[in-house]
Amino acid sequence: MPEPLYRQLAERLRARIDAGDLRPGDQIPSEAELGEEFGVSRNTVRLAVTALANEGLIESRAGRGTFVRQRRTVTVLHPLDPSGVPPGPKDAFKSTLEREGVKPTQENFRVEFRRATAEVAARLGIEEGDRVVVRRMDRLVDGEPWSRQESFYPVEIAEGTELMSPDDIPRGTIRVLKENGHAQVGFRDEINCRMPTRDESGFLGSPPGVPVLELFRVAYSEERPIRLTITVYAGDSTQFAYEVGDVSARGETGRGSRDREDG
Amino acid sequence: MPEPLYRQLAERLRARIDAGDLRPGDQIPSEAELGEEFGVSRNTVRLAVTALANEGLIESRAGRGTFVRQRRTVTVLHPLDPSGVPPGPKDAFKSTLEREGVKPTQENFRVEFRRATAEVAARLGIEEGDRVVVRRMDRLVDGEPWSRQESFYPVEIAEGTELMSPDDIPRGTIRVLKENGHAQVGFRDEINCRMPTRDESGFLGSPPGVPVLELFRVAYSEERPIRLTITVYAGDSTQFAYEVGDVSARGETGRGSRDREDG
DNA sequence: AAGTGGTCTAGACCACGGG
DNA sequence: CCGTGGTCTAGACCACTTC
Repeated sequence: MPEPLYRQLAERLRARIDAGDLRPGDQIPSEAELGEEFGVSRNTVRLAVTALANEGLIESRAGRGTFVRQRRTVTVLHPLDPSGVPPGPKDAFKSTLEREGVKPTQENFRVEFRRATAEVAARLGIEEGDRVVVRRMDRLVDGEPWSRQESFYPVEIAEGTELMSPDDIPRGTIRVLKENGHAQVGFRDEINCRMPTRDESGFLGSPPGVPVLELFRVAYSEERPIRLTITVYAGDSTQFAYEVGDVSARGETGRGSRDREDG
Repeated sequence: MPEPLYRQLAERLRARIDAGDLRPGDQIPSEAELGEEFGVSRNTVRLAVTALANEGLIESRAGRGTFVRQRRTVTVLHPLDPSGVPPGPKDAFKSTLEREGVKPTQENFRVEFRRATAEVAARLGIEEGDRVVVRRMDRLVDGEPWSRQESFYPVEIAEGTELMSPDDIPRGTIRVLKENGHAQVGFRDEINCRMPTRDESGFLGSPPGVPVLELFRVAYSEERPIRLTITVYAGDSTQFAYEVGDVSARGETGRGSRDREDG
């Protein structure tokens, strides 16, 4: 048997988008129109549209229509400095992203107490159920939701410090830890990829079919784990990078030259 | 309005799985049975089942039934040695995974010439359309498909070397490069996350809703980029890790103690 | 032969968004 | 108000797997 109708339709739509016939931000024909144009039922059209939405290629907005998604990829180059202290006066988030030429902002700071889940406890070297301090915030680039971060601290480390204030700490939390006798000497990153929860999908503004990149970073002092940071990024607009050793042969920055055409 | 029916159904099914009522490998009730049990049409059941399949929680096999997926996560700890030469006599893939306690195998080795795409050319510092040598293979852990790798070499580097042979090179390709005067002194990793193509989804044996983790690694000698390796991993059974600086406070290996219960 | 999921139709009603 | 996508029904035929 040949390809099913809904996949043929999906491929035709994909071709129109790839060819630039439909451009990012454009509205695609309504489901009724597509059904008529291809001589299939609306349900079949929906199978095709859903498939493309699940790849993050298009996005439906109830009551309005279906549009070609525009995605810009931001590369996060994770510096390999074991101390984690950023070079300038700003925190790592701002210094990393400003180098990428985008405008980073943070909002919705919150600080709360929680019980450590097994996942958190294992990484912080504490017992499941122990109390932990959680700092969380949302991060935007150029005004659009981009990632959501939660940092877990053992109570003894965070209590009584600036870390308890539900506000931005412009110089960065790593400096605060250091000032309080918990200098970071190393860290371990774990990177996962999964489908978003409904919460995440809502916040990130990505259609439910777009995966998320999840970064677990455990920071260590010489004595103990001092922090676990879990950050969830929109998968289709984020890329991580690590540079090891001598990469001077890489030449120009490269990645920045994607399609900046402004002045 | 309350939650739509298909989402209620999806949540009930998810609850059964989370509770251990339905265990990995188990077959879930057929679509007809679920429709009768919940008093909804088969199409509505399919919406629920599709949603869970898109999260990688269950998997449908035509003609047979729908089953709870079993997933095991393999952690790839990327060593930060700039030379890339693995410690033992084996290549990096085998030495990394054997440390994880699983059995790595490789198959379907192929070597071919191709024209560099823009993506490849930019990373190798060559011109789009230049000829490149591509070595590719499939990788399995414990006999199950796990990742597919393609390595791109500028022709001048690969031609006339052992790299042209479509076979495993047990001591690792990095050693071969070094023997031919292209010692690696650094590398850059770029990590993406996206939905699989149909090919990939087929090979990896993951339902089409499970994302893939994609690793671009560019290796550099002192003079130039010598290789680009693109590896695509099943997203729901792979995790990357990087350890920087002193992480001795991490204590025991941790990650290995998941649920090994053999003796 | 019987049961499964895969595909497809032709309807229906709804909430939402914009003129 | 009307067009949009979101949800839902009640059928149908098919290919494939298992017995």
